[in-house]
Amino acid sequence: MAGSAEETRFSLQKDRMLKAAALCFNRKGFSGTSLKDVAGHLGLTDAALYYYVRNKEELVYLCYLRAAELGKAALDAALAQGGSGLDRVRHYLLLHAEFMVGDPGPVAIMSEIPSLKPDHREEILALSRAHSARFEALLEEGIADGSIRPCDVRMTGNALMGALNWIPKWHHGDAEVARQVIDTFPDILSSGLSP
Amino acid sequence: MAGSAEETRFSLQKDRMLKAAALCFNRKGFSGTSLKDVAGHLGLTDAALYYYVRNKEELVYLCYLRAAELGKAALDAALAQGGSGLDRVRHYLLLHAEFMVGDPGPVAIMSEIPSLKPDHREEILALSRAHSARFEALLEEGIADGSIRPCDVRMTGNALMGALNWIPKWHHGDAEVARQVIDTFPDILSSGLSP
DNA sequence: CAAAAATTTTAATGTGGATTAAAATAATCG
DNA sequence: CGATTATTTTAATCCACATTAAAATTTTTG
Repeated sequence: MAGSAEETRFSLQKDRMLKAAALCFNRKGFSGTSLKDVAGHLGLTDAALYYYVRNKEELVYLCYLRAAELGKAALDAALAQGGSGLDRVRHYLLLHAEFMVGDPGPVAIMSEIPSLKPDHREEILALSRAHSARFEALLEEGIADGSIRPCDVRMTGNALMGALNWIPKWHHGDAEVARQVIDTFPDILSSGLSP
Repeated sequence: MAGSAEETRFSLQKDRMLKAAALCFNRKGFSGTSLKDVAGHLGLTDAALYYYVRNKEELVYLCYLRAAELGKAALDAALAQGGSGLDRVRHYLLLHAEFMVGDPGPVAIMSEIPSLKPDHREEILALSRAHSARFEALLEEGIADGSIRPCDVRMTGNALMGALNWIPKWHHGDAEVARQVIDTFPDILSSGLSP
């Protein structure tokens, strides 16, 4: 139904682990969270995590990979949807806001890329750059079709992504707030784009 | 001229230290940066930092305090300026963007408040809350005077602050980019506020 | 220049936390 | 059930860092 691979016990536990890790990392940063912290959320011992992951670095890496996949999925869906450029931007903002506060659970903020091993870092950076580029291209489409006012798409993209990425800093799982985010964010962020 | 207290050698070095620390913390997080990292930027030994600060926690605390002061100063200046609510919001966004990328040097992102000691945490949180409240009040003034369209001021404030706070994640001191930020951000962020 | 104050370094200490290997427990399967 | 496989724990090891005290150096001052 929902997830990536088969629903084996292993992959289910691994998913739980990634969510717990994302929560901890968002709260206290990469170096600030111990494996004990993460394991505690799962009722396990720190050493048990090594059954699922080679080391701590791989844990962040997987969190970031998951975040990148969710972001890409949201953008894919928005692009597939059709409509004007602005329509699709709005749809993307909605989907992104939804998974930031919703069911997929804590999504890791990619704020500590320097902590990754060089090869992992390159991979995540490449995904991140590709995502930005696609989003900026979408903005340009909107400008071309007249639904979005001319603007610096790089800076506009940075501003919107920043607003979204910061959400976990003040949203702590409250369902009421989650609804507000979904209700208001797409509007707030896109209303400045109209010509 | 510029700074806080007298220009004694001590306070000058301490300022340099706080900027170096902010840079490191922004890059690698609180726990991720060692005192050796910070000291390295100053051509000093890690132990030397203890001459200026009681411990590592106080170092972040002072960084956050400095960030809060800069933010407050920007808001004060913007409020003093007069004009419609929207005008003052725009002015605040400009001032905030300016010090994020400009001369005051690296400003610490307040993203690891949990790392602070309880009393320091409360103090910083109080400052942060007060700042948000003042900004939201300004938004409400703008709504009242008709310069800003009705909106959820809490969420709007969160969105704008997020966009600003995220700047250090992708701005790494390039002067050209800095100019772009100052030129475009106030516009991008405020253009959605008009009725 | 000499003495006093300010600043920095050297050298030690201690602890938390990542990591590993071997042992123990739980789950699955014939 | 008994055996094989999957999962978790216990018990070490190791190291990077924060922190401290004492010594050395630099700066200031009279």
